[in-house]
Amino acid sequence: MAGENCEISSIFNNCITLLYPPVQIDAASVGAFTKRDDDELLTITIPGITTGVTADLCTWTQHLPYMWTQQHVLEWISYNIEQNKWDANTIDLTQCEMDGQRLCQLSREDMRISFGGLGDKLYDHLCQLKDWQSPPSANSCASNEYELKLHLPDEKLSDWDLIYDYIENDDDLHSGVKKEKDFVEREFCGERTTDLGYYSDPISPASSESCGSAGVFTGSDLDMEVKPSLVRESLQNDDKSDGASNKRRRGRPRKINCDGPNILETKKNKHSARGTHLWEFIRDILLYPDLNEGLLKWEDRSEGVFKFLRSEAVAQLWGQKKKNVSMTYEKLSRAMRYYYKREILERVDGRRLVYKFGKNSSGWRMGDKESCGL
DNA sequence: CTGCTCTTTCCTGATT
DNA sequence: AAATCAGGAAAGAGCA
Repeated sequence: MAGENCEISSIFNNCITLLYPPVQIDAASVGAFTKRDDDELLTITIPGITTGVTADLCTWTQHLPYMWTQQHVLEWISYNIEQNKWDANTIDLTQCEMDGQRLCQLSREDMRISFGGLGDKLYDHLCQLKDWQSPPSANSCASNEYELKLHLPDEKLSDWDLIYDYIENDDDLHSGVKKEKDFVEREFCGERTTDLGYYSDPISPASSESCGSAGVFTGSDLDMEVKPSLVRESLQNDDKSDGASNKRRRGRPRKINCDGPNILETKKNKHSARGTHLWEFIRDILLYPDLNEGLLKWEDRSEGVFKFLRSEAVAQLWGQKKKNVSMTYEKLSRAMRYYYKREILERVDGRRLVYKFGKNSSGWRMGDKESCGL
């Protein structure tokens, strides 16, 4: 029973992670939860929370600042910290605990007091956002209920009844949420031990909006449908239009320069030396089962054998990290195959979507110094 | 600026 | 038939 609940807890709490600050939910406070048989979406409605946006798909880029939740505000501040290369340790996180309405009431001076030197930049950016963003759609802020939408990996679809029982009856839910809250606080308060930037990075608006691309991602948007093919199509059309040849040249095409009067355009991020390699990215997903969301699984942990469960979703997440909406599993797998030569990965013959860490990889073994498996 | 590494993109052909 | 694998080729991007 404990194992069963543990598994459900792990699934359920994935969605709680999306909230910051995490809300305390117990069975009594869950107003309604609905199951839709036609897909794997569980919607939990929690009454009494003032803002009415869905937790999974919305990011601050999709709403006017007035409409932001606390999570949006935090993501926006994180984004500005990153873009301005600001030392996050100088920011008092308690000052970030406000929704968009409150944020918009702050004067420049208030911002300076709350955020120090970053305050001016935050204030300027906020002013620009207020002027530039188009109003959100009418239904995006319709109620005073907070909706959590939880996507389940395919193989968990049969667990609906268990989830119902768990939410309704299990006293451990509260402690499960507490555990998740601790985790979120650890992640957001700078105590993280491993770079998991691809989970918390708010997507650069420059990479999505200014290029007219297909979607806005957040770390929680793994299931969001995106259409990279549209982007690729348009890029290819551009290629064709200026050249004599109809056939695309081999090799990687030059990156389109997204010039234009876009206030969200930002400087290119400098890659940190560590944590940005594909194999480390894959490893870290495997090491954090709470964040894995059914993307990958260990086939044989001791041997370092793992399998892609949702190959395209992993590719999208990798693309999100690299600010590349056209990433596909096909391209990702090519990069993976290059690791064979360097013995970072070993071939696993005859098994699709299965890879094995090689002797030049590290950090995935139990007890490895770099491994911080939960 | 150069050279290197690590991808990224495209491609052809094979295998599942 | 479609998805995946395999690996060559070429080029982008970041870094020392």
